Amino acid sequence: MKMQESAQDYLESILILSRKQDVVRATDVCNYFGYARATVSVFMKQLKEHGYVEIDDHNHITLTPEGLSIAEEMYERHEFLSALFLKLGVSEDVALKDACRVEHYVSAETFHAIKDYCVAHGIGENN
Amino acid sequence: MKMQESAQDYLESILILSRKQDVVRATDVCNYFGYARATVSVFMKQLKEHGYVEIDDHNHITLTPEGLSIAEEMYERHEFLSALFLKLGVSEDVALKDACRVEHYVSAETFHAIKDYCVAHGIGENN
DNA sequence: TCGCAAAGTTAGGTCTATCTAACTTTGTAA
DNA sequence: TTACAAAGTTAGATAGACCTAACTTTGCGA
Repeated sequence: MKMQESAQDYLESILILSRKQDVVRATDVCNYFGYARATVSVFMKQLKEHGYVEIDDHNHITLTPEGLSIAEEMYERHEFLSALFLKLGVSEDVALKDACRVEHYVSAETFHAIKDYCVAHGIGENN
Repeated sequence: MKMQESAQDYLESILILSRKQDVVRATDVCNYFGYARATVSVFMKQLKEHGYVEIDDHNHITLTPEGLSIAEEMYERHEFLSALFLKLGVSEDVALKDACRVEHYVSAETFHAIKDYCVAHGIGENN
């Protein structure tokens, strides 16, 4: 599995769900995205095979350290970019949607350059 | 055909090529992307069927007004974003690669918000 | 002007990520 | 404790975007 947009999205969704509830199951991920159960079932099996998640005998999904690291990276980008877009005057709907997509296509280098600029200019946190 | 990343890329490439040379043929697009002739041939037929390009009896490809408008939008984003990333200190390789991908995933609203900010703060043009 | 190389097309294949339908497993409420 | 609904799995289909192989068409140089 190449680590693509979709895998990153699944991992991020597991992180987000795990912060809202005790356990995360495939059906929660289905609801989160609106995907069919079969789609998530198959994808989870692949994520497990590649060492990004673990699934216990109650079908509770947890992120491995590797999966967690990717999920956290995506989540940080998501939070940061959506906050930035909002600051720039973008409407909430659009800011969230764009952040959700752009987060996968910015390299670490560019993301950090943007962040550094914002920190230096006090954008995205205090003012 | 949903107007997706790939179609936008093809249209943008035709615009870029048409500014560098007299005529644009499928083979030029092949070289531009490194795609197989068959791939481009099939895709051009679809672009033609959907009214984004015209192909004359010498196989010269031109953009229709609709195709041109998409191509110009993508091109503007590409130029603007890559210049912005460079200004922020991103290396040239990465800035170009990221601009190339991000340009497809930013809505018009967000793009213009970013541009407005940059104009207001003199980023990306003069300093 | 004709032969060959370049360009274009067609057919069929792959991979990713989705779907529906039909099935099995799990867990809980009566 | 069992029956039913929720959850999960499997199989097979679809769509987009790429590929190679094999074929046809075009156009240029000798």
